[in-house]
Amino acid sequence: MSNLIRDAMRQLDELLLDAYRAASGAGALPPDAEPSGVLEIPRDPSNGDFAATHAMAAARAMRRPPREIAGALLAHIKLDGGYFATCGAAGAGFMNFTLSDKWYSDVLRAAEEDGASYGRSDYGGGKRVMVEFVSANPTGPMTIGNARGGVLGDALASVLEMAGYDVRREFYVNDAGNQVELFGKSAAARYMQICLGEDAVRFPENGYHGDDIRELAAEVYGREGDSLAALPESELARRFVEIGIPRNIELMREHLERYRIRFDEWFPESRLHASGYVEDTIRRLTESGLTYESDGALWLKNTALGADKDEVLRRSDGSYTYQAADIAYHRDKFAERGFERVIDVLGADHHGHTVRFGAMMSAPALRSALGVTQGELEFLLMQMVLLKRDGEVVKVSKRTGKALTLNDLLDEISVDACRFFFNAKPDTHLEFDLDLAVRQDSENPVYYVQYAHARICSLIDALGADGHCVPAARDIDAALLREPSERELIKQIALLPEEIVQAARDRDPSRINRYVTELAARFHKFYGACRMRGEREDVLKARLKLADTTRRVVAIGLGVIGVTAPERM
RNA sequence: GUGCCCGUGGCGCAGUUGGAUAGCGCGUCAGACUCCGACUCUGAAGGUCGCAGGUUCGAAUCCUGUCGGGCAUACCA
Repeated sequence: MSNLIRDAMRQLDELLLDAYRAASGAGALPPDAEPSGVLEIPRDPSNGDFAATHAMAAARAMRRPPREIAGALLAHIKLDGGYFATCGAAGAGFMNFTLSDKWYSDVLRAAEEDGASYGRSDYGGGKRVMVEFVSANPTGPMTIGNARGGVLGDALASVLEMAGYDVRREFYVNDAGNQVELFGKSAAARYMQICLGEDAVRFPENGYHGDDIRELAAEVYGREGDSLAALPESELARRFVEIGIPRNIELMREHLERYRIRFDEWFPESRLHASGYVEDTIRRLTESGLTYESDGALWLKNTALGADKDEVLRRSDGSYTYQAADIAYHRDKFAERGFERVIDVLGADHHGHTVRFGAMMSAPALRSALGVTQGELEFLLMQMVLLKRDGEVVKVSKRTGKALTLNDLLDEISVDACRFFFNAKPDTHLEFDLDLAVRQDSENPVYYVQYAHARICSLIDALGADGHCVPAARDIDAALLREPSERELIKQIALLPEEIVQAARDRDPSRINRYVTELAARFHKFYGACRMRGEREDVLKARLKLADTTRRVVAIGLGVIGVTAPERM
């Protein structure tokens, strides 16, 4: 549970405060003007390991030039024995600090002590969070878009767990409603086409054209012949729903398992309908005066709740809309199951919905009508995946049946590459170049990171054969690790807990991709610059410890995003 | 029309509670293996951060306007 970056910053804050007190006590700076500022890690290492902006920020209040303030503070700062070795004023008034041997040593010790839980923290304070993601319609196979949502949701959940949240992963199964009906009708039509001929049966408008529907119909025909053809159309469609939907759900489960995603809960929409929970929810809204009837339908007074337009809850034919079920579903998340935070991962094409729905779910009137007393809803929107084939963008559509499915994709490229590749920043379009991705030996950056891990493993084996074991952190002298490449590597190792916290805070698990890539890069650089075999025993030991620590941190980082860390490649 | 998201070297992207000379990968060019894995490393070229104003010690980052692209605006989910 250690975080040496934060520890160093905390210490630096105190040092600066003490320095100010000493300086103002000595009359070098005005009293009652305690400076505050930002502590940051400078981009350029020649500006030190940490920089403070306090002097610039205090310039106005103190009516002194920033450099003079910095000089006064630094003249009174006491660094001895702590995490900082040197300090100096630079630029417009920055105060720059370099880290001490003790800090570097403590990083390696902390990583060792924390073991497999290095990187974890209690930032989230055990708050109960649900991440709902994928939630693909069970009307067909999952698409590339689901592949992206799956990775993002799963990695986000992992990041939140590492950051100390109590996390549940949930898949909302839309096994009710119009799309499911359309699925049944589509399959029924395919079946009848087999019985009576393609041209004799009209295919439903907006029906599902996918091959999986034809296969389902053919399979049923193979088993039952045309014995079902006499059934009324609606009954036949219902039969296909009963057969096809559970099967599709099972397939999704299998494919997601293959993708290394497991949900704590598969929550069926149909349960909300069957238990009367939707009905009860809508009744509460009506009793609270939040609805009205028009044209035979029941409408939610959505505009009164902060949205841009009203919405239908119950259609004129008596059936409930998706909105109605979704309100009930989220009422269940907050009021019945007590989640303090719910994050829905959705495609950006749902953003119109999220704006309205988010406004509704935070509206006091609606919350009190539903008995929701706590909990906040947020959305993680991800932009579309653009498939590129032969340099051309191909649009994905479940309707036309021309989508490349998640499972197809996994037949062609490794789960590791897939997960790494899709874990990109959610708010930009992702270009997925199929021609590149289908190559097993592609230049995907995941190999770069995994290679670092494998390389360290064989390095440790090789040195082990020479009788060198990885030493304990207390048995090495970290002061021997003073090459720039060594220090840059240790600093990157120290950054993991902070990266996890930031990824959790920003709901951006793609930070971890960048983190492990940078970690691997720094290792490769270290590896090129520093040798072990043939070096002095104590130097060899220190470097071996550094390499082994790197290995473990690479594995932890890759683990967070669901990518394996192979010992050999 | 209205709302949301995105415009950063040839391509793909980091960098947003405002910080120092705007970074990285791919590609291009030039180098490095009798060596703990060359699936690696080193160096170079390449930018008025879409454009125009504004805010201030300081702006890729904040504000306003504008242009370009995407998405959404169903008794679909």
